[in-house]
Amino acid sequence: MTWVNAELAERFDEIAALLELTDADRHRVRAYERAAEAVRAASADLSELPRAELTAVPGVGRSTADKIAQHLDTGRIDLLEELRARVPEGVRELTRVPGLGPKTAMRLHDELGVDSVEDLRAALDAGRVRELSGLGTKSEERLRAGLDRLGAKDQQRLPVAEAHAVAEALCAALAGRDDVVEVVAAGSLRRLRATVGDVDVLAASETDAAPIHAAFRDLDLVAEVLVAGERKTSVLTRRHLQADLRVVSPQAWGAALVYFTGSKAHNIRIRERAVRRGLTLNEYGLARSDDASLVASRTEADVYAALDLAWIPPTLREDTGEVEAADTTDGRAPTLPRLVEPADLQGDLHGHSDWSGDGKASLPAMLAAADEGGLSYWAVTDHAVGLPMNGIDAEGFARRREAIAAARETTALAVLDGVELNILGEGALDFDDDVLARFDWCVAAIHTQLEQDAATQTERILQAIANPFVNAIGHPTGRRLGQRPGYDLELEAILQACAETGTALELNGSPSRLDLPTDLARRAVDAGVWLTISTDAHATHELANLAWGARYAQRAWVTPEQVLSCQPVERVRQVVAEKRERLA
DNA sequence: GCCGTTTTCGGCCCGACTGTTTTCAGTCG
Repeated sequence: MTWVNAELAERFDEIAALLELTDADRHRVRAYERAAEAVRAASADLSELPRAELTAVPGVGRSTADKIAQHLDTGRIDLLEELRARVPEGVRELTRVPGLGPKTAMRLHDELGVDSVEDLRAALDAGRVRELSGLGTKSEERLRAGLDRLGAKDQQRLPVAEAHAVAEALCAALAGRDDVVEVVAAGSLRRLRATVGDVDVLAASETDAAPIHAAFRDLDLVAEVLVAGERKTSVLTRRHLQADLRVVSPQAWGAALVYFTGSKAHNIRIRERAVRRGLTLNEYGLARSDDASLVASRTEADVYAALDLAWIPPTLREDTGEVEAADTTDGRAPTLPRLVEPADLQGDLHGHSDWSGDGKASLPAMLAAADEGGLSYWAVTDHAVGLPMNGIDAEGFARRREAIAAARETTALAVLDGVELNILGEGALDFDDDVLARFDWCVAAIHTQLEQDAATQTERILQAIANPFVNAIGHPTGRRLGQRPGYDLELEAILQACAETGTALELNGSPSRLDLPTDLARRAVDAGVWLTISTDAHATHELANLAWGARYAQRAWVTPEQVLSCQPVERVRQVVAEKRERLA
């Protein structure tokens, strides 16, 4: 069983997409999109919520509630089945072509019988597309280019750290110019989504924007110019990542930053709020609707304040409750969380040394780097023997224990004698309990047999959680960003077991993982489960992963109180001891 | 289809760019 909210959200997204193709009222389409977002973000399991309370979810009305009930009862939604029957599968496929939207896709189907991407290519080759009214040779070229990009690398989202590197280079190139007073990367990069589809660069200039756009188009990093306007430029970088540039006056900086940071859902939400206050919000400012006089624009905080909102951290801007929490109407106190910051982390509870095969640095080197990074404790969790090639056996860990004792003499850090255990096929671990009992801290993680179904993976993890010496589940979903999705888990059962036993879930800060995903992390802390934010560092420079992990955790509304590695080492030892006492 | 300091109807975020449109529709973000 997968998380029913996610399943319902997919159904509503599909309904919205199909409705758009059938030329339904756009507000009705938008209503289903909002319902999908609302259902996806809901922290309560909708199958357990009393039916009468479904409409209490903002964005879910009577009609949507009925469809949720129908899905839960019968596994199908009549409207969706009806729409699927009306819209050929091939037409939906066409809308994945960049630059080809629902209107044109339907016309291609109705007027030319185009029913698939292959059909479209054939129709283009035969010169039939340009015969349609309103479509000419330029449209033909655009569709051909779209077909070439379909499925190409630039259609995929990049892990945020890779996109960050591209953005840094683009920003640096503009920051050196005399006519640029400010430049940042906004968009999903600033919101720290785990993967990024394009880089949104915002620059401020007192003078003419044209030379800045021209310079942007001419950068060495740019492979192709997609859009070249007076106010907006879009390019494809050599890294196969799209990048957009907007240039505004410093006067408009705050409004533009809000607009360009998004998310789209957040922007729509606050623009609606503006309308209800007789105001209009766009990227140039917040203005009165009647006489267009400017109310706020220079800083983000100005814009939010004029909407009776506290400034909202970018990592929360997903329309999942942040606008309500920021409300200051009538002197109300905002209830935004005090989000975890990198500086809140006191220790790192998952890292490697060259004692195990894939570690790149010695234990003293890792400890020195952790110390320099401002931490007060570090758990060295080298791989155990079950991981072929890499792991250490019990005798090896005994020898390492001597090395740890020696290292403790030379560092101010508290060093935890740790291990990263392998959760084996049936949920067994590498060592018996008498060996495990000698460690200060045990992370258990799945590294093999990633293809099993949700029930099997869940059972393996539950077995590990039930062990009195397992203190955290490492990279819980096993996802590798840009490479493979995580395995399905029955998270409710895992959260319940973690809460009952005092076992933490790791938020792995490696930019290739960022695992737990946001929605799972938010449900974990809501369920009262400890989170650890860890580096999984295999080299000294990877201790910087703590910052990625902490900032990513903000997206799940995580506060320092909910993170075990934000507590002093004494508290960590206490949590370890309590679980042993409870389960031994 | 949802929603309400215009609350059971009549609205619904806003703008840039492109192409073929002589005044705007489609697409995107």
